[in-house]
Amino acid sequence: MKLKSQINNAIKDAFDKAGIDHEPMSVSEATKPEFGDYQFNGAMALAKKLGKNPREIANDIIDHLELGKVVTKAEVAGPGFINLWLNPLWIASQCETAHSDERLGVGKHENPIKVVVDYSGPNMAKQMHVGHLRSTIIGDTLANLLTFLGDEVIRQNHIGDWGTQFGMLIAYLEETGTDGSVCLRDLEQFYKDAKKRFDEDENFANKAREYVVKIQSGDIHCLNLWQKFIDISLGHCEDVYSKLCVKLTRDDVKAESFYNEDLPQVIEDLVKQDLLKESDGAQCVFLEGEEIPVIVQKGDGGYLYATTDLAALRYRANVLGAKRISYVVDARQAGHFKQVFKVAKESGFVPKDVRLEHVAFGTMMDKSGRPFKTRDGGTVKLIDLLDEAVVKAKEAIKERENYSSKEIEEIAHIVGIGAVKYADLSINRESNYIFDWDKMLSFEGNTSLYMQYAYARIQSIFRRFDGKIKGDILIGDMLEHRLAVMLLRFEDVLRRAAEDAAPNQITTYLYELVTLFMRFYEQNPILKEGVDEATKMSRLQLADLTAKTIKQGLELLGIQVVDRL
RNA sequence: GCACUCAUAGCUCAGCUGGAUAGAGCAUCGGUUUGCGGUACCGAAGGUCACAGGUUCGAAUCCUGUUGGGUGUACCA
Repeated sequence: MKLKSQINNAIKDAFDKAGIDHEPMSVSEATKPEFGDYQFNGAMALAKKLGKNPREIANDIIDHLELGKVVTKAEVAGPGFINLWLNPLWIASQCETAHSDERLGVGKHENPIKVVVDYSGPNMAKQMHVGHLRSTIIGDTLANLLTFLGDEVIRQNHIGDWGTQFGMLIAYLEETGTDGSVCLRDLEQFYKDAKKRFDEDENFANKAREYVVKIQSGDIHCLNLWQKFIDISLGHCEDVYSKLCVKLTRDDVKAESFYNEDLPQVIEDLVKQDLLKESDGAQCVFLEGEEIPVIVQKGDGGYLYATTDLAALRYRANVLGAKRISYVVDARQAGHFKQVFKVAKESGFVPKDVRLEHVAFGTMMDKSGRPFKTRDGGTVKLIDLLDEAVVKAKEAIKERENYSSKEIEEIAHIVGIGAVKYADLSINRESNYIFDWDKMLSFEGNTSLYMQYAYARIQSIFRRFDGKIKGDILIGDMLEHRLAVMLLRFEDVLRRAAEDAAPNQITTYLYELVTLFMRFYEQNPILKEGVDEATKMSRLQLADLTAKTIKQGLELLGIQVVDRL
């Protein structure tokens, strides 16, 4: 449920009744439990406009505030804060509603839109490396989240399948004469070998360049080889996606080469708009206030990154009909996107009302704060990192229970991958992120393990209980009250996280929820002797709703839970 | 050089449209237990929010400048 807007409605109502002709600002969560559940700080802001003192205004609002159903108590504090307490009976009934609902009471957008989320985008010439991790999981989370909230999400995996390097690879494929599937098993090595030949042998390099031309001119033999290469390489990516529990499939692939045919048209249309200028032999768009132009066609006639992106943008806006297009790409490309978005809007390729956003993220660093590399300075393959995560997870959990060997494989996978993803998603995406195995695989603090542990602990309550839950939710003490309010905040949190494309808002919420639940559970026994039936039933429901919220929250992040841990 | 971005506790990070005494976790120190899963919970200590101005009733948050780090800077993607 949209908790905040319910309270805002009450305030708005009081404004109207008090004759205050202003749109009230939104309430916010109370900063401390002593200050109630929510607070309204708008009285101070209005003081100057209305020429009254803020406490007077606050009192005026309170006098006209309808107390009872939703808000049960309101107090003016300090210079003019209004502290609001929610009605425990109402909270309880709302939790019951959420508990009986598959979606936990989370509504869908009233006006759903089509959203394109562009993420992952691996290069087909190489294996996926750690540099692809953040884009892949942040993008997947955003896609999951918007889908859950009712938007029509179109995932787009803009794979790099075109360019000079493919000429090199195909030339090497020809030269070695080996069957593609064998020699491509280790794509990374194959690329390195080909690159070495390219750098060392002039004849080979020329041949590689010839192949580029051949592919581009549609030579059947070369295209077949190229296609085979892409298929195998994409297969590698799919292994990673499946291991990562990311929902990208082949249907979501819309490769760079898909836009090839449209590129001349892009140039032509820019000419029609009178946006193009030649500069040093290249075709450029000069934007106002920008130091450097956007080059859309090279001196030799070739097209660039920007050209393809323009083609992709207009395809997404006009053919797919997206109203929001989100690029989940490294922050270093901020300049590029700023310019390309500008050109897209100015040229009319993308209508003005379409929201174009660069969902930027920082670089992954090692524990000492340097860019994440292998010992010898190479890039870390993503698949190796994920395998290591599973091995480490096994180490972390093996002492806990008597797992069968099959169980431990499954659980270690869920725990290990979850740890890697959660650690990444739980920090503000824009800052650089320090990758630390020990921290992410800890049961303590804001980690996936702590969440999964809390979830498993609640499941164990239900294994012991083994009955049927009935009766009402009763809010008895302060911690129950706070837990219930926290549970009801779920939708507000998801909506804001979706709006800001900020997964860490979800993890922060989950961590607060779990912490609160642990405290509640410590203090409020459920199955112990002496707990009366009605209280037990009520607390079981709160526990169950908590578990379901954890599960749903983690699911949006692409992280699974286990019943035993 | 110019542009963008960041700077919060020893470390890793929260901090939403400006709001009350700036919050967590780790690490440190102390406490809770015949334990519904103690890898839990409670508490203590720890901050000039880089620095200096400004706007405001009110600034970690907005503006300007300074310092320090990162990134980008026309025919790669």
